[in-house]
Amino acid sequence: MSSSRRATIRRTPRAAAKSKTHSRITTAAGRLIRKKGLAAASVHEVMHAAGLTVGGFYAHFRSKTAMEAEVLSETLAEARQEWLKDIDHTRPREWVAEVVKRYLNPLHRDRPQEGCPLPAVLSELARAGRETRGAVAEGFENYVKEFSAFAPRMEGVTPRERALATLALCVGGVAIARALHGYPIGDETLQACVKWALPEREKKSNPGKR
Amino acid sequence: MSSSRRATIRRTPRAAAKSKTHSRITTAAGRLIRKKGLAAASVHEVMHAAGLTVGGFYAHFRSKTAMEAEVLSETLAEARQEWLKDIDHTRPREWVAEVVKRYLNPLHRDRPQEGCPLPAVLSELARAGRETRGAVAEGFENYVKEFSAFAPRMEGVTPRERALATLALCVGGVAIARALHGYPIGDETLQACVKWALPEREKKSNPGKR
DNA sequence: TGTACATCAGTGAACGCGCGTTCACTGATGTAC
DNA sequence: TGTACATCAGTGAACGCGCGTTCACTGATGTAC
Repeated sequence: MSSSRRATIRRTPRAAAKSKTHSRITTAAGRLIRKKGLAAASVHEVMHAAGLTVGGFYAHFRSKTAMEAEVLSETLAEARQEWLKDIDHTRPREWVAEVVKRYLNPLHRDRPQEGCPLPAVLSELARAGRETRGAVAEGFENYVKEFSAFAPRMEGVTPRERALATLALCVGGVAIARALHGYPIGDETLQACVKWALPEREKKSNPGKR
Repeated sequence: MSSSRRATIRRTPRAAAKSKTHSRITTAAGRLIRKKGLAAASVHEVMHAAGLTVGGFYAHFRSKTAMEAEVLSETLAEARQEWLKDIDHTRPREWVAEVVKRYLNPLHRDRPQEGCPLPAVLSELARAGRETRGAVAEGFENYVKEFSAFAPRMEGVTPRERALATLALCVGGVAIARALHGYPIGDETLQACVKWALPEREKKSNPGKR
């Protein structure tokens, strides 16, 4: 009894090694899921990408679904950090312009495996289970909170409303741009979304032609 | 020779029956694809839903992929007609408000099988082939053309830009609302998107508080 | 410290299953004379 | 108009394949004394 208690408190080398393996799996899964979607990222392929064989998977996850939820939660948090880092908070108008341009970007479109997981799995989520959807709801809420904390104030729209709408626009824009990649209308969509996300553009730069 | 020519010119009862069967299949497939996505709508299930057995499928389509392209093209056109019908074109501001509210609607969110196919298959399209993506590019272009023809003019944004951004916002908003259905933030997103799609709201009704 | 036993992370073959596609067939419809 | 043959829409069993999951195993690490 006393020995088993000690074992659970003190982190053994073996447990540390397992935890390293665990994050090797979630990292590989994160990239595959964002590249191929939830359904197409198979357990076999994920484990192979992590340098392991398939049988070991269930020492780390209850099921494929449980892994998906964990990975989405993780990649949402990582992508949010990466997305919003190193932008000057003190100038809200420039902040939101930079944020929107980073997301609605050809580079983000072309590298799904390193970006936000939402455009990559969006339509699969509607059919996903409670666990997966819950993880996404939480991750999305965190996006919204951070965005609405720093976005510039506007008349007639609350910061939270602006955050929700801007995120929907960003996610939809990137997803459509990926679907229509190779057609000019895909690039057009990306650019039009940036413009539409930044109504402040008027009041400063262009004196309004036409 | 002369008889075979006659046969191809005159539409025989048999050919008419086959064509009826064909649209029974595409109708069933359209509903299943919008409900479950491209991958999950299996040939077996589609044929069963059309009251047929699986073997006959390949008398109607070269492959499952070919069927997907045809069905997406068809459902995009149908959904566009349904979406935009019976709205007064002569008052652009009210027209766009009605269009946006119809799309970003809880009813549309809750009945994917009868609505626009884009939110239902969006993230699968990025991984789809030339044929499927081409059908979607064309269908999306038709949405954009019709929208930009009737939308109210704005300073600093072309009608086409407005159409592209508004459609991305609508598609993204419905897809997120479906993903987060059951969480309050899903409904919030739907409402915030309507507001963001209608910047004219200011200039008429609310005199702007705060 | 040294030895004997217990644990458990990871292996890889095997399972049952549903997938897209093929194919020999059936029987109603169409054609030739 | 009536008969004999051809066509072909639709049937349903079968194919090879990859899926998620299970399980007996191996061998390095951890524990007890």
